[in-house]
Amino acid sequence: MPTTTAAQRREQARADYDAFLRECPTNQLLGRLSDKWVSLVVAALAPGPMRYSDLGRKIAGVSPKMLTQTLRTLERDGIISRTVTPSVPVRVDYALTPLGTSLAGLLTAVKAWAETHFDDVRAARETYDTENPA
Amino acid sequence: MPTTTAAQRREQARADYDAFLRECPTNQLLGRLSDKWVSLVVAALAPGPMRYSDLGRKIAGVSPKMLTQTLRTLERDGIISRTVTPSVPVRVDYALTPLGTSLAGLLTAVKAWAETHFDDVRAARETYDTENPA
DNA sequence: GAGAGCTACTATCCATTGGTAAGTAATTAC
DNA sequence: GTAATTACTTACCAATGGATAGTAGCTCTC
Repeated sequence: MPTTTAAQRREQARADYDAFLRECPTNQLLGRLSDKWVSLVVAALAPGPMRYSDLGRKIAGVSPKMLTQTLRTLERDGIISRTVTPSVPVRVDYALTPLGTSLAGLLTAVKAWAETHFDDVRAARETYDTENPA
Repeated sequence: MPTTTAAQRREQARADYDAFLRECPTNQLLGRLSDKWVSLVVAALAPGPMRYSDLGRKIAGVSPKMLTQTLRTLERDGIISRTVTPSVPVRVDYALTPLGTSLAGLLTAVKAWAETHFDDVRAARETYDTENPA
């Protein structure tokens, strides 16, 4: 066994994991899905199609910029569809694709977890803050 | 019915939804869970406990700053536990709590979705980019 | 026909966040 | 005394995200 310095070993480990990262698209896609607005938009569309301004009103706190940005990337990823009706004024409907529907099931499960376990989390926070005063 | 300007109505709608946001803790917690590093850390800990540096090596691309930050908030939220062994050098183990384990099941499901559907997403992206040239 | 209003966005500016890289503490090994 | 270990901080800077205002195209009202 040849002697390797710690620096060499660290560099080797880094190279291995960088390669792993490049070859494994899961992390990238998971990072994409792990977005605040993505989960909210998908959850909002789960019951049925919605218009742009309805989404903006339903998802409290989203800016038009982020709403448009999120909708565009979700459309590009084939998770939602965008339908323009050239009436006056223009009407744009967004809906989940079959792919998006399969994802929505999981994300609403996470949402449901957040709902049922929020009290546990809040209790944990209070305990933590009591034990670790600022 | 008194006349209301559009500005007034917009302000009213904003106030309503801000109130809704404040009363509904789900959105806040969901936003917390919808974090790139949160899902990666929970997924990494799902098989079993891990040390700080092991997590840093397993999760490619995470900086010590973000790793510490993510671990702290997850500990505060009662999702992971932190155990310090005062050896030399110090050894710190992180593990999922029962609460964290219940969440891990959902997040690994999302991870599995990303794995199985990545080809669909990539195909959708190619189609989109062909139809919408820069 | 002038102004307000509707929808679905862009554009701009600025505060916050996140990444990079270097430093720290306490101790052992050489 | 120098290097190495682990588990972090800290400082700096680029990039992201949020608030706000503006735009286009048409209609409706007065």
